[in-house]
Amino acid sequence: MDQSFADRPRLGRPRSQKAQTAVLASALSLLKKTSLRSLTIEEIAREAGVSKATIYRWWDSKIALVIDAFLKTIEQKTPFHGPGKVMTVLRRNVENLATEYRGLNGRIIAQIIVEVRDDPEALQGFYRRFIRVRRSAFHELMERGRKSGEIRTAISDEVLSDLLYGPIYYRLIVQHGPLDDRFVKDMLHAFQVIIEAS
Amino acid sequence: MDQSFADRPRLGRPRSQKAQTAVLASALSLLKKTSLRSLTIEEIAREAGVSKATIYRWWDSKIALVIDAFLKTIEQKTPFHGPGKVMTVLRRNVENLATEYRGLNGRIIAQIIVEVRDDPEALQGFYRRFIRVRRSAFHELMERGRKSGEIRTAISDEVLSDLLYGPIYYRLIVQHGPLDDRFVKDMLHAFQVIIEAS
Amino acid sequence: MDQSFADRPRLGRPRSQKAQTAVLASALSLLKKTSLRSLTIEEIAREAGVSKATIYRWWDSKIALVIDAFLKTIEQKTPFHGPGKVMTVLRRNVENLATEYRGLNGRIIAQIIVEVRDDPEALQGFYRRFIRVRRSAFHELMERGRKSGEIRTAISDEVLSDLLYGPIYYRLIVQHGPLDDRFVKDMLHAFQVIIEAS
Amino acid sequence: MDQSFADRPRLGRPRSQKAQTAVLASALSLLKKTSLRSLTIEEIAREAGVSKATIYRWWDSKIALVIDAFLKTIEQKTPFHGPGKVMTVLRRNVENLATEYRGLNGRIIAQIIVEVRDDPEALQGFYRRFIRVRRSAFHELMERGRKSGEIRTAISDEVLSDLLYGPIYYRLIVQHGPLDDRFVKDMLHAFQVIIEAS
DNA sequence: CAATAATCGAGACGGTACGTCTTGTCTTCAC
DNA sequence: GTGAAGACAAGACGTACCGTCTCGATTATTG
Repeated sequence: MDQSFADRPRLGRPRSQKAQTAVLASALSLLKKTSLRSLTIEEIAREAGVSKATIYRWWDSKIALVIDAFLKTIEQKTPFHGPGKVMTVLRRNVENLATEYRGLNGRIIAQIIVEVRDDPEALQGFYRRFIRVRRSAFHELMERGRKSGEIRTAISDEVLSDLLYGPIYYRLIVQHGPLDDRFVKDMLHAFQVIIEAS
Repeated sequence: MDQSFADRPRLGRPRSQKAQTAVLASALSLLKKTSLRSLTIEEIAREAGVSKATIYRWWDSKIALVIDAFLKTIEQKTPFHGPGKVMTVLRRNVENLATEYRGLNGRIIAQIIVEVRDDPEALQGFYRRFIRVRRSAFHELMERGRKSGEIRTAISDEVLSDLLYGPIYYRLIVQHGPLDDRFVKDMLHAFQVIIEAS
Repeated sequence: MDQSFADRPRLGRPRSQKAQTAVLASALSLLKKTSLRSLTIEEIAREAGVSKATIYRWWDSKIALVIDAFLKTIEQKTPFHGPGKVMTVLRRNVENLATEYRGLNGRIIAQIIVEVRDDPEALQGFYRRFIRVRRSAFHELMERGRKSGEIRTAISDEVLSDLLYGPIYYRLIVQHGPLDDRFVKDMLHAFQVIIEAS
Repeated sequence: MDQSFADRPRLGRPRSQKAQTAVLASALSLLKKTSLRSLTIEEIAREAGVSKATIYRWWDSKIALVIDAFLKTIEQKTPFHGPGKVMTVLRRNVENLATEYRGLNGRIIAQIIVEVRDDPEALQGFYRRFIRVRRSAFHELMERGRKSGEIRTAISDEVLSDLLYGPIYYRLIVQHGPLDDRFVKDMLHAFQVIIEAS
């Protein structure tokens, strides 16, 4: 989506908020029924009562549109905040993540990750808007843990993040095992062992 | 590829080995230039000097063909064997894997994993021929480690496998960080901490 | 249409005669309802139950297809034959032409002429298959008339042809006056005056 | 163009003469480069620095705009006046016409005629402003010829006009032969034969 | 050694989505 | 009340692949 939307020059007919909303809603709604692969711009346009040109005017590609639609619905959920011990916050975060990813949103995010792979521009956008935000929140939490003495390992936050979330995304995408409570519990246990090791 | 190739009835003109080889070779060769997404059956057929019908006769889909082509080149490598301590074997395996995945094969395997996601049949085939083989070899190695006392953790082999390989595949697919020596070293260190914890 | 249809190499699936016929029929049928301008390839394909690709495979453009369709229906009417005096043959020919052009076919031919104007390729095809055929028949008739003494003018056949048919096409296209019997009669009379003048 | 321009109510912002002029100029200028068919309103607007809405406000269609633009440049030429014998005036007129039509203006007028065909409104406008004017001047000249005895034929002026100009427009539009001196000479000769025949 | 049967290549087929383009209308702000 | 700027719905454009099909030509095994 065009990022300079707000500060765009005021000339001409203003962008239709209705059309934009309808497009994003249609995209999400169709994603519930079909895969990202078989989702077509044509069908989104049809469903939204919008012309294809309007979609192409504001989004470069199907994947850009879907990232937009998906993140609009997920961005507000701020999972890294809250008081208490670091492991408590992390436990809640990972449990929520697993719950979320077991359902429809897991299917969608997995498809986005997969799709974004060979589209450098989309990958960039996805990283900026999704990955980076989460990593930076994770980083702050780790800082807190180091100060409080909960985290004693010398392993960098970058790698710690991959250690905790890597296995989850691995299962999400490759689907060789479930994202169930047992798995989450084991993962968190292993993570705790790691951060407490000097 | 049709698995009953060997015990197929002998009636009619026999399948052309040449055509099959040419198709697999063309697929691999094209994968070096383009992404799996933009690889088309039509182009493979053109490049291989083979008709589309011939391809469709022997493979269900583009992804089935590519899995076939890719695994043919990678199956012989048996990475989990060798004497010595479990961590030594694992270290060698993970280092080899990371080296391999930093290059062309990483690109291909990542694309296959991603593509296979919403094609249950292909997912099944990929799991049987790739994932399961590796997991079972990993399992044997863990058994050895438990007997020798190297591995003391109660965490199941399934989860251990995800703990070790999950972060690697995570970076391979999402591409938010490099698969470099530093990363591998940290991963292995963390893994050792886990398996040694009672 | 591809002119080497008959002597095309025999490889591959043979061209579907049914599809070709359906396309031409649909084109003609739609031309009865709409103008050539608002006739679309898409609608022809839909009506004929044929894919757009099939149409584009065999015809370069809408106008090439329409010329093909129109001439298929009009080519058999060979108006320049017959015994008797030259003026008698011509009279019959011009009367038939005017009758024809007063109706649907006049509308179509006028549109073709108009459309063909800035498409050199189509113009070429139209000239070869329509204009040239008629001019050559006209030329033969004039030869006969000169031998029999009916035609005494020194004006070339080329110009004579334009003198006779020019006014008809002029009215057909510009539509400033009707192609009625009175007009035809006057035209023929004038033509007779010209050819008899030494 | 709106004919009540002069006596339009004076309310509101006055119509921009500049915009109108720019539109007509752009249309003519573009017609020199492209065909009328591929000329688009959008391009005219762009070239003229005018919005599409402004064009649609003042002209019904592309063809109305082009007729306006073209006739503005050609209307002043009054070709049927002058003293002397009728055939002399006609000869000069036809020669001028042929010269004119061999060039850019011929290309434009042919395209207009052809385009105007299935647009009754445009046809009407074109007829009133172009055809009728010429025909009425031709009619006056014929009257003079009949009085002076130069014209003895009983053929109506309407038909005479088509006899003389039909072949020229025929060649102009169908382009099967050149509008060269030889052709003009032959045409005039034939015409003379006709008008002198009782 | 002919008949049978499955293969091969070539390439046409109906279908569908692509991303672009033009049309004519509409909406806002500036003059 | 015009004007430009430009967004909008509609829908055709010509292209590219899809997966299926129909052909004539091959190439083995079977009877």
